[in-house]
Amino acid sequence: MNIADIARLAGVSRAAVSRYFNDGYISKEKREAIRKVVEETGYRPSVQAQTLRTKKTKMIGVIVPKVASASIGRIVEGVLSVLNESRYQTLLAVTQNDPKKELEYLSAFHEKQVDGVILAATVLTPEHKCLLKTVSVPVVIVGQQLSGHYCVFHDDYHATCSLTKLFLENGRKKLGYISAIQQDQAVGAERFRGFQDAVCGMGCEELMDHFVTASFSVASGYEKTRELLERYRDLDGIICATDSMAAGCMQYLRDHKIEVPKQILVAGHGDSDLARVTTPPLVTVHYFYEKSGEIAVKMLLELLGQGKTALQEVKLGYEIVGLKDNRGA
Amino acid sequence: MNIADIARLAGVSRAAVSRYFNDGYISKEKREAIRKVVEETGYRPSVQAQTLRTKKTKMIGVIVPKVASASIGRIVEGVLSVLNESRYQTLLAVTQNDPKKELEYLSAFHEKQVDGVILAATVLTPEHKCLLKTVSVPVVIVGQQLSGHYCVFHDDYHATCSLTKLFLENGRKKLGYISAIQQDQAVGAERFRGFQDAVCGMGCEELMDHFVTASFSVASGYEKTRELLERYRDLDGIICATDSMAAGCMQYLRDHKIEVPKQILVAGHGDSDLARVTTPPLVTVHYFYEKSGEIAVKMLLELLGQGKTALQEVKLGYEIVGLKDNRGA
DNA sequence: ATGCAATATGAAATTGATTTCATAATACTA
DNA sequence: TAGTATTATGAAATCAATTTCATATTGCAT
Repeated sequence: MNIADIARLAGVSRAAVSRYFNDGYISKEKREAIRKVVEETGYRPSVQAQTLRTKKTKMIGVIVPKVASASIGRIVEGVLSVLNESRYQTLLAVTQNDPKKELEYLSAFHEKQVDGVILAATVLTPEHKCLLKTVSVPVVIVGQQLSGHYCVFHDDYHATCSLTKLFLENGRKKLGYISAIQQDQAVGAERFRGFQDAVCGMGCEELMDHFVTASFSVASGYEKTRELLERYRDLDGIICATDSMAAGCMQYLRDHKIEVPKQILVAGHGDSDLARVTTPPLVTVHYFYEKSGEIAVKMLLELLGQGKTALQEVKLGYEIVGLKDNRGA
Repeated sequence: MNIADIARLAGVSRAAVSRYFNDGYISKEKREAIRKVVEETGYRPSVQAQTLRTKKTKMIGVIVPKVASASIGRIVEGVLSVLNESRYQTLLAVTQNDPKKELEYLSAFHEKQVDGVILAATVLTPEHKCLLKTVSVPVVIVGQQLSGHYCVFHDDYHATCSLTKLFLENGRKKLGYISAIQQDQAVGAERFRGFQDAVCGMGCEELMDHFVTASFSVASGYEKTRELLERYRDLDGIICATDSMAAGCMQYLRDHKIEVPKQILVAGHGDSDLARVTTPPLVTVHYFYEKSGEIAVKMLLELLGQGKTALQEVKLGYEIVGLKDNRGA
């Protein structure tokens, strides 16, 4: 069943049938005749033929580092909830945290087949920036700020800053920090910078190098807590860049009979389920992950609709969970 | 840049260029001439034109109930790891646990644009089965058994059966069960049947109705634990259909100063991060989620390659974590 | 020298839509 | 009554590939 068959059955030209589906000039009678034939046959225009002719694939490429992660999962959930309601479909690529794959997919997507891209990057190398300039379809970056590009991100810096100050104001003066890799701008660099600026701002410069770097897992949080405590004894507070690390930290402290929060207070970031099921629950930071995914897609759809709109860089707030926060988000 | 341009530059026909990319008859000299032009121009054939002509989209549809869930996230991770290495791309649809949307996507995918489908269903209604019969592309179901269809699933029944027997053998004779909805064949019905058969097999028929039903969240696990304990006092063991529920259960017990495992031993299913960070860690069941995703895709790719192969229904084993299991998986 | 298979080649048809262009029919203005 | 808009219409070109078919060339056996 193709457009020619429908045209023949309805006694009109192929162009008329095309117009029927695309709101062109068409008389009442022909419209009705076509409607009837379409109804009877259950005809649907071929997406591939439309794509070939119009150069619009009606697909959005979504590039994420992984999917079995609480924060990214929630971003993807937000992205898809909006995309589901639109006329676009979702092409998903997982990079397994490999920046090379990120570039690969970005150019693969752009060369061929998507109308726009949502990029949940972790690391933004110079090559990324270079490639982003050459990509011919709109790209919205989520989770990282990149000046000069459409992006939706979280206020990682001020979140960790507030969190650290709250720890200090709470009388925790001997803090340690478990960081993510610095290449990850948001989770690694920004949060750590928040920690450093907060301790400096409160006159505790000696804490600036009280940190170790872990990877994104519970097990790594466990190991790095050991390392942190071996290097800096007598800590009374540990702030971790993610909830997974913080959960690993809690495990270590439990195994070594260190009381939480009496001896050491522990915080993470992300407000994941993990944070709520440890004993005691973690202090953590809530970010609006689903929301950021939704906003990113809406931004992209707008770009696809009316073409260029004003450049937007959206920063979302945060909420500290489990400790009273006396400064605003 | 299209195939005609390349043909002209290389001094051959369009057919020759097409053969160059598709391993047809072609002489050394022409092959070399084309290779050179392709190299210089960076020409890539248009996917949409190929699709229109060949009716192969090189895309696999993946339908999942949600993505921000530990178990499903891991399945998707497995699915994508294999798909990434293949020449297929991934079209993702999230149904938000709405069986109607599941049907919608299934027929949308089949009508238009994918070469095959991976379906991570939760509920398989008669309509599902009916639609699955009519779908013209191969479908592999993951996470649920459906006789007569390609599927990869977990041995939920025997897992919960073993787990329950271990509880009983451990001297926990007053068990309660927190179930998922029965419509979810694997997580709801099968696991609960495992529980019931185990208690019956061990002569504890009175436990058969010691259960409540929760939804898939920590909060629901918390609430339903209250309900379970109000209804059946003096329990010494609680088995939950998922780790999230079990984590909620642990929270409730902690809040009500009930000692775990001294007074009540708690188990979940899924071997998620959650299970390892509670105090004490949950007893749980490890399923091979990534593996099931990988196998499902491999099966699908095989179907797409050599056409019909023998029907396969693959059941994967399990491992009990946190309690010694003296029977095989 | 002839016949036959194997290897190469390109012209043209095909896939299924959209879109341009020319033109027909009608309504409205001067 | 002629001249101009406006509304409808379909023929044909276009998008960018694959594939069929007819044919050309070569090698080899008879």
